[in-house]
Amino acid sequence: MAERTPATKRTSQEQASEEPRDVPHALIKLIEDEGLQVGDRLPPELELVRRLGFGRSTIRETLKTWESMGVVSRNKGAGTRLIGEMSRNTLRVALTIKHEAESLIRMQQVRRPLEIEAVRLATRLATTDQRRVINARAAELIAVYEAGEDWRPADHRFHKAIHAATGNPLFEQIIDQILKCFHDIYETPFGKPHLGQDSIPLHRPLADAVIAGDEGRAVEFTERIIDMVCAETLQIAEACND
Amino acid sequence: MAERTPATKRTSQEQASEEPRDVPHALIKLIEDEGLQVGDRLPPELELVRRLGFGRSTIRETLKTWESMGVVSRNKGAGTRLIGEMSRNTLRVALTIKHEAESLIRMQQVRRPLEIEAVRLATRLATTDQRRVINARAAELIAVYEAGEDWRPADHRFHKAIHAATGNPLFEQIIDQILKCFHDIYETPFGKPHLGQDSIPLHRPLADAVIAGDEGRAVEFTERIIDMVCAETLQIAEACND
DNA sequence: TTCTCAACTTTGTCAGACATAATGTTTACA
DNA sequence: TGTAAACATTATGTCTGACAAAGTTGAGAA
Repeated sequence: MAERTPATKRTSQEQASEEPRDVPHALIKLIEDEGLQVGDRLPPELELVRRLGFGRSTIRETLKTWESMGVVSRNKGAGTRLIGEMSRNTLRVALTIKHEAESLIRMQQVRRPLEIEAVRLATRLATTDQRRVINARAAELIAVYEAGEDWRPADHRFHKAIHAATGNPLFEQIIDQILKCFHDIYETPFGKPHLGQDSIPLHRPLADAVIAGDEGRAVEFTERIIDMVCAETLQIAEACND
Repeated sequence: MAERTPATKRTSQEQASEEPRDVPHALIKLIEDEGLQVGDRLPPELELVRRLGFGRSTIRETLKTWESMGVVSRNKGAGTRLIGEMSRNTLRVALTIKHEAESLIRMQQVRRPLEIEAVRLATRLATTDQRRVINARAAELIAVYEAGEDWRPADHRFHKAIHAATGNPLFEQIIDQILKCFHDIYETPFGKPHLGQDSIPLHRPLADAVIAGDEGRAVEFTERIIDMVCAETLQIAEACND
């Protein structure tokens, strides 16, 4: 992904260890050495230039790539923050999704079994703390919903709590990426902000079932929720093909 | 992913159409206008600078990201080639997977519901032709297996035929990426080539069930196949943690 | 014809400058 | 004193120009 022999100068204190001389590895080493966690801020670019010994554009190319992979988020004035895990042994793969009305349906079709399996695992494996968090998130979601405010962030946090309880970060990653992609396509052109509105009340009994460890009911509610979203998506896609 | 107001100059011939002024869109437009196909070469960076009206580093950041997503390949002296589809309506998302023994289990855990849903959809939706292909692939797989040869390519083709029958390319894409990632981790360090060997005979009745449209039996065989692979994976991962 | 070598092309890297947006701080006013 | 506007600071976004490095191409010699 990067070149082997970029740097012409080096701080001359650590050339003994055989580290590959490319920006990604240097960045990962810095993150590990510094003990940076998800949510922490990376040093500003100019400091990275100084400390890593690469040019600014070279470092920026890597950071931009990481941003597109959802590893960091970058903002003018605010800096670069870690928003995903990135360690020495992280592999990166990419999917392509066609940007069409039909893709909306396809994405939900893929999301469906993943979300159901996530709920199944969460019901079975969640710790007491995780069940408590799920309960709190559900209460928050219902409260926001009944107040008539924008419930989508709360909805996202609720599902995230369930994904976390599976103990398998891949579920959250894949579903998150699918949803991100979905909203990229959905929100801008079609402008309908309230997809899945009617499914929100179902989240309370879903949370209860997960907390109680009732796998059958948890799966059932998840299916009903996703199917409602699927139905609405189908409707929108059909309306698009007129 | 990109900024809105980058270019200070413009060729002044096409500012009427409301195209978003960012590098990815400009590049995609160029690819479509030029009719570039997979395998073709993109214009050199300096020509892109001239034609798109962005700075070289800005364009490079996008091309580098595309390279990491497998859309283009770049080589000194040789230029940039399209190696994956990228059109106006192609979105790309990336996943990061940790390179650990435990990841092997996690990947199978995610693959499981996807593969089951894919079989379910294929059983329901496959055309006559697609059922014929599935049958042929199953016969091929069994033949290769009984001949004692390397059955993995045939296995891959068989599952691909099922994914194709779902009518949703996302299944194939995601599962393929997961498997690719899996083998990246699995083959090299652990060197066990025959994961899932015992599950091959089950593929014949699975194919029959799909072709007959028997959803219940198709799902059942899929579960048995994946669970065998999961069990073997678990065994390997545990052996690794000694 | 085939091999070698030089010239060319193209990407990789670095440096410096300014633009832009978010944040932090101070000051002025009620 | 509390709040809000104005300013200064910080950090990323972009552009330009220059050189390095590696692959490609073509001309000339054996």
